[in-house]
Amino acid sequence: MASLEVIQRAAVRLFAGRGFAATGIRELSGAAGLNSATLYHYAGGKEELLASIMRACLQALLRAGQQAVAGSDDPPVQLARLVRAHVAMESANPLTSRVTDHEVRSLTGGNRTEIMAMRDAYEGLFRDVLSKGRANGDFDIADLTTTRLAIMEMCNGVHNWFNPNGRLTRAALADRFADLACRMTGARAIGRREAGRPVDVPVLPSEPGPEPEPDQAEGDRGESPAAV
Amino acid sequence: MASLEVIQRAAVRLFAGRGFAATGIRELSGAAGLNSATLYHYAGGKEELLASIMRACLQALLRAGQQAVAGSDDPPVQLARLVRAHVAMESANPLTSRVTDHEVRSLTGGNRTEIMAMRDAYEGLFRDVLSKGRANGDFDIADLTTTRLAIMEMCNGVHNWFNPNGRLTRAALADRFADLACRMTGARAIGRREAGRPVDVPVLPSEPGPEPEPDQAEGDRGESPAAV
Amino acid sequence: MASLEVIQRAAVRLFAGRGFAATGIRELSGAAGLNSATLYHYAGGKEELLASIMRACLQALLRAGQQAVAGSDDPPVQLARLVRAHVAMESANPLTSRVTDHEVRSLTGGNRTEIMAMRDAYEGLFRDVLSKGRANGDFDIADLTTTRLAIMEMCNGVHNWFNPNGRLTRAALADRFADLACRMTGARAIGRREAGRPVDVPVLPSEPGPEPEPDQAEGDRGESPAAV
Amino acid sequence: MASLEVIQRAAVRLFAGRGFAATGIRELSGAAGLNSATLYHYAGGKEELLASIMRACLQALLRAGQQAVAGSDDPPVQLARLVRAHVAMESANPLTSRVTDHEVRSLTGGNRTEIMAMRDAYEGLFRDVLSKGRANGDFDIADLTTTRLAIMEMCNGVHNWFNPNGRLTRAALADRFADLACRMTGARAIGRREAGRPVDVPVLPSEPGPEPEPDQAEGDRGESPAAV
DNA sequence: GATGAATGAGTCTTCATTCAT
DNA sequence: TATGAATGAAGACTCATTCAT
Repeated sequence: MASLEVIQRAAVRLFAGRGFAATGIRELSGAAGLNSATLYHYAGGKEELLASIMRACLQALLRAGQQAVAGSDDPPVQLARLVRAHVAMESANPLTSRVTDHEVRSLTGGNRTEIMAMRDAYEGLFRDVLSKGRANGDFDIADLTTTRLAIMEMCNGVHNWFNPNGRLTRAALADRFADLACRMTGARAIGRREAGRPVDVPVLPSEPGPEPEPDQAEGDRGESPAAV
Repeated sequence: MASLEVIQRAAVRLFAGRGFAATGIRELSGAAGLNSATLYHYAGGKEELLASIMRACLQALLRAGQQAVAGSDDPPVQLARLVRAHVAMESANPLTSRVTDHEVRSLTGGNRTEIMAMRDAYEGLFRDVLSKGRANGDFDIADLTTTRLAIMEMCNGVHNWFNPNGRLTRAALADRFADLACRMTGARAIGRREAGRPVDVPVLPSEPGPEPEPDQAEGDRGESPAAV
Repeated sequence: MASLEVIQRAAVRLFAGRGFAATGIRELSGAAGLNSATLYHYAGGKEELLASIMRACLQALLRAGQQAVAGSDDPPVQLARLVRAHVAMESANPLTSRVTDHEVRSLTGGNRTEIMAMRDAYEGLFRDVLSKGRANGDFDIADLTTTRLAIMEMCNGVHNWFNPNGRLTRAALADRFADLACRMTGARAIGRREAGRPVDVPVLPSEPGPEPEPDQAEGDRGESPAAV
Repeated sequence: MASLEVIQRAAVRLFAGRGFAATGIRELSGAAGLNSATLYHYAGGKEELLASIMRACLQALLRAGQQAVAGSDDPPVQLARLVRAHVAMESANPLTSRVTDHEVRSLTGGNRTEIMAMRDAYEGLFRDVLSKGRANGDFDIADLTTTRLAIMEMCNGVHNWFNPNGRLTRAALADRFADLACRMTGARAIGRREAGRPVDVPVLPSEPGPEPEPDQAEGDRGESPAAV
């Protein structure tokens, strides 16, 4: 209920919809039920607001990625867990993810540097896993960079079309993407069982969502809130 | 050298860099070396300018996609050709493609409807090929929609990172992506030979590119202008 | 001293002088001693500003007209009182009246509809009085509509030439016009005595006037602030 | 069919509708079916165009007024003829009259001086007639200026409401106004017979009118094109 | 005679932000 | 903590006009 979170929620909804540059500070404060000057008190300005949202998103993503990788030493398993975690983040926070992915260019100076560094660190996780797995012979990859980028863009795409009330559950979606990633790398299929307990992924305070649904990535059998 | 093309080129460069909303009409006309009123004379306004760019891009993409599909009756071959054509378009027109992909939300009214319809028609090509190939037994696909979206996002990602002066040629890139798509669908690999003569893909008049390089998708041996 | 009134005053002066369309928002805010953005804060925009001025003017006019009619049941007396009230309004607020009379065409949508409805309601007062008086035999009128329009245009004309520092007082002017209206309708002359206490007419907050002179329609002996 | 007249016709229609300042040169040339540069060739610019329209209108009005006055030495007859002529001009050229009456303020420099001088000359006709008639004892007028202005505003009002397809013919309208003017001045009634042959009044080339109807002020018995 | 191109100055309006209260 | 007031700069767009063709 804290004001900053109310603001962030409104901001994410609007930034995801119209884009950062096309969103006015008055629309924003209006949507949050505040005076525009009050917004400055809590959020410190339009760009600071964006940066705080992206920072939190990337922190959570990075943390989830690190946990995913830490759960195993086997590159195929690591990759499957990494992809599952990423899809879980995207599907739990589609709007925040979209903003984080699209609006790096709207940051300036230190904010931009900082955010890009986090993004690069996250990408490093994929690079390392793929690289090690190819060296191991676990993966059959013609070009490392191309494959890494293809996998990442595929995963990032989720926030463009994911519908929390859609046909597939978030867990099923993660299954599908893990499988695709294994195929792309020529790895053996890593099923949900072999991947182990999924990484814990938060619903960010900035994510508007009708109801702040608890993470359901684990143990759900596909009957209820569906995706795609 | 026609004025409209000069304007479109400047527009694509700026729209791709800062986004449509963050680009001022004065920056735009300045970059095109024109008075801002002259820009209106030729381009009819900011949104009209964007729409004309996107329209041309999607027309070319749709045409390329239709040619790709028309070249064979075999779904795996069709898919490989479709992906190759898409990657060719993206790599020949990375900035225009980025704008076309990102700025649908900046359109209003009839422009938006029109552009979305073209985009949907293009997506239909992928849907049809995947669907037929799965029915045929050519593809091993768990969920059609997810796979289709994954492939398309992966391909669309190219405009986010492709560097015309990079390591891989555009043709090599197309090879890599065709292979990835085959793997994702569980199809047999369709090499460059089997895919046949690649679809002709234009460098759009709106694409700024350092040099308006002729299309090299075919018959290139990978040594010169490199990608990624 | 409230800012909106300062703005309205400047607006009326300029709109009356150059017309609404020919008056720039920068001239306007300059004349009011404000930044142009501040003008929007208070007045909500150029057309809204115009509408607020006209609304207030027509409200006062309508109210004065209703009081005039309510003061008697005798059509000649009602007409004389109506004309006196109208002339009083015009002479107390010549600039505001001019704007209100001339700029209906500059309004759009709901503002226009609203203002036209008020103007029609006011005209109805004249129509009813003339119609009843003719039926009574109090008036000798060949064509009702023509006579009504002639009287109203004659009265509206006051704002085109009235000079608060001129030769005639506002009260004397009202005498003259009441007499003319009686003649035009073939009614017996209704002197100031028979017409009774004149209707109270405000100097509108939008009226610039050198000095915000109190209404002197009653009991003035003609020596001081003169008209025409 | 001459181009200048086509332009003037379009201009009068637009100026009467939206006002001079609110009418763009491109709307104007568009309505005339010309390129905007061509308009400059024929009309010499926006203000020149307005001035030429007003000049012609005031010339015709002045000429008609002079003829009216010249037709008799009897002030009541002169007044009746003057009013008839004025109403005839207004009803034959309502749009041009409106423009001429409203847009003096849009002129600058020499154009303004010239037009105002013509208007003043025309007003002088009324002033002289009223003044002489009052000295004669033909008129019963309390205040010369007031009465003159009232009569003139009443007559000018015609262009605000006259409808060529309305209920009254133009001749009947002239009758009504002549009668009203006689009443206002306390003169004996001057019927159509006594007033004699009405002054010839042109339909100006600038007047748009559905059909360039010939002047019907004389001898028409009210059956066909009706007014008010 | 007629026009497309071109422009500098202008249009109204909204921007993100600050600050006194 | 919260906000109405205030603003300089910028937003997209239109203006009347000129001129080479």
